[in-house]
Amino acid sequence: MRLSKFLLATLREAPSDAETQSHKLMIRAGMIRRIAAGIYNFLPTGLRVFKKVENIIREEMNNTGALEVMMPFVTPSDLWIKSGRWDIYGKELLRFKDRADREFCLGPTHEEVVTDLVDREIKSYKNLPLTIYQIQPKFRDEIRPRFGVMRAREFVMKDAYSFDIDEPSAEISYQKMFDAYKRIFERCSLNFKAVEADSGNIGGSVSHEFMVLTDTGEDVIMTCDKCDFAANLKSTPVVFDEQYQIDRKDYLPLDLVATPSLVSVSEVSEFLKTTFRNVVKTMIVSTNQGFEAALIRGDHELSITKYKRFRELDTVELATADQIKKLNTIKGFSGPIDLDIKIYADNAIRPMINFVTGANQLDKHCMNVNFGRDFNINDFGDLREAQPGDKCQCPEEGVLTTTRGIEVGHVFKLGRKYSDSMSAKFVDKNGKEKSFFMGCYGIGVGRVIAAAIEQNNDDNGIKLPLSIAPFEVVVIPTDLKNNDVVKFSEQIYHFLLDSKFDVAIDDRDETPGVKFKDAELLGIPWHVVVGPKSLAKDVVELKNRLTGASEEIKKNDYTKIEETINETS
RNA sequence: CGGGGUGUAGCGCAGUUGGUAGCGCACUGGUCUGGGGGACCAGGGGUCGUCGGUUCAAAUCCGAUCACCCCGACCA
Repeated sequence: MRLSKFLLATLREAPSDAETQSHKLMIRAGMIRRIAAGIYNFLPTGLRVFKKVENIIREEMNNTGALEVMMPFVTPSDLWIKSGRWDIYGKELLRFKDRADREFCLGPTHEEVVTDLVDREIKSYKNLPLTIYQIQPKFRDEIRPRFGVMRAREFVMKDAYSFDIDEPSAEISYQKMFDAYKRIFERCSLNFKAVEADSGNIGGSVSHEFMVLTDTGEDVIMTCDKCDFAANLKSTPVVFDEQYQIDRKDYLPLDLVATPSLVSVSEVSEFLKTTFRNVVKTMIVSTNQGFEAALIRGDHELSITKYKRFRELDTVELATADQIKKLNTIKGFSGPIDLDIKIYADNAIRPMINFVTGANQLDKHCMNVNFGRDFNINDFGDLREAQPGDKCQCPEEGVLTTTRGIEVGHVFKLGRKYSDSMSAKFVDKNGKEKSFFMGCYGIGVGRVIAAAIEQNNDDNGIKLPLSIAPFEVVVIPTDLKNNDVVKFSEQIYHFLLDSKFDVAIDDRDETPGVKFKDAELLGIPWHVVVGPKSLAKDVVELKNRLTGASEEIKKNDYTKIEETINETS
């Protein structure tokens, strides 16, 4: 590629609203441009990187025997009604009607479509197992898109779906995908970790997230210092020590106290001269089965994810101030006493005695509250988020610590959730109808790019590995008025082209400084610099963007350039 | 959706008693320059987010509206 004919679109300054390094650099390098919130154009430079990542994914998917298809971006409501997700998916699903008033949505994921597809085409166990995938846009109307293509509303995802006769067979399909994911992210030179995760809206039991480890990641990962346990904070189990004793005779009389305008646990505990740990928060949640209350110790946080799973609910969110008011209590002063809804408590509440709660009255709290005496708890469970310092569940009793990560891939063992609800069946060996055992597997293509850049950059810009860089090597003539420089640059350029490198020549009429800056900003791993000074010494310069190393090579020794790149990359 | 903030040239920004809109980078033409975003000369580009109001006069004051960004619940 001749850069004089290319749309480089590099910027010296990033837009002020870009936050993360990857977002700023992708804009500065001319890879992406925003067109609406969470919706982006990919410019030529960005698309080059995109295609490379896409091809790596495609190759590894094909290697597992998965078959590529293309399913529609626009999907009809009836499939979603059939699976039951039309009602539970919420506002994230962008819905609209066609001219005949039929309802559609933009596909946020394709379990429904693919299940329908396979149900129509596959009738016999003889055609199983089968894994189908596509690389295609998705739309999720995110509440808050941010960080450029990291969390976009429209984004391209590789989504694969496996169909097996039973769980043991599905386990093999799952493992194949798991291994393919590792190879994909290794080929993109990402520093990543596979962690146990919650399966969220998609459903299913077992799931792993592939997290790229960076300080700016949106997800928090818990890891153990003694074993190889690693999980998303949201689904890290909290170990509850059953060894506790309460002398129920030590109950103190219930006491109603004034706590004017004191809402937070820290304010209340300080005012009442007690500790965070002696306060119980009453979190009112709105669920698909009505309102419920979750009791959490003052120094802990409620995990909505765990709550949803514990109660086996479809939707759980914190109630609004208005909703709370209708339950005859007040936001900030809610408490379990005389609260007319179901109450569930975190395990940490079990050993508590004479604690502090809200009084369901403005500016009032209750002291010396005790369950059993003052109110009843429907059930106890693991409802709180894990914290750094918590014990791991491993026998070695390791301690959990946090790191941050970006979720680039997610593999789910779905089971028969969709095949049952959509009655997608095949005929087994015994001539009996059975539902498919399914798995689903996603990779965010744009997010892989952003994560790679987030993990590989410096003051001069992006540093990409050869496998996903926009160009593998750029030839930089420093002086277009010097015939020798131009001649040698062209010769090297054509040699590298013939050697099947993805090579660019910066033949723009720009000063050397501009060319160096752009080559570095774009993250091109190899720069061949051809200038009068080096030619006078019969050499050209070969620079490596990743290591910063620079090497002089005899000007006619083209194969040495080829060898160095091939050996070092 | 709740809370906070911003809209002035492609990007980054200035523009406080209301008086016909400016700087740097980028862009166009030219001369020089040619190993780290070079210099000089000459240019082009704005309904000051939008609509309405106050005023002789509004980027500036008032109201509404839209868009975008940041902090909390989602997920590839």
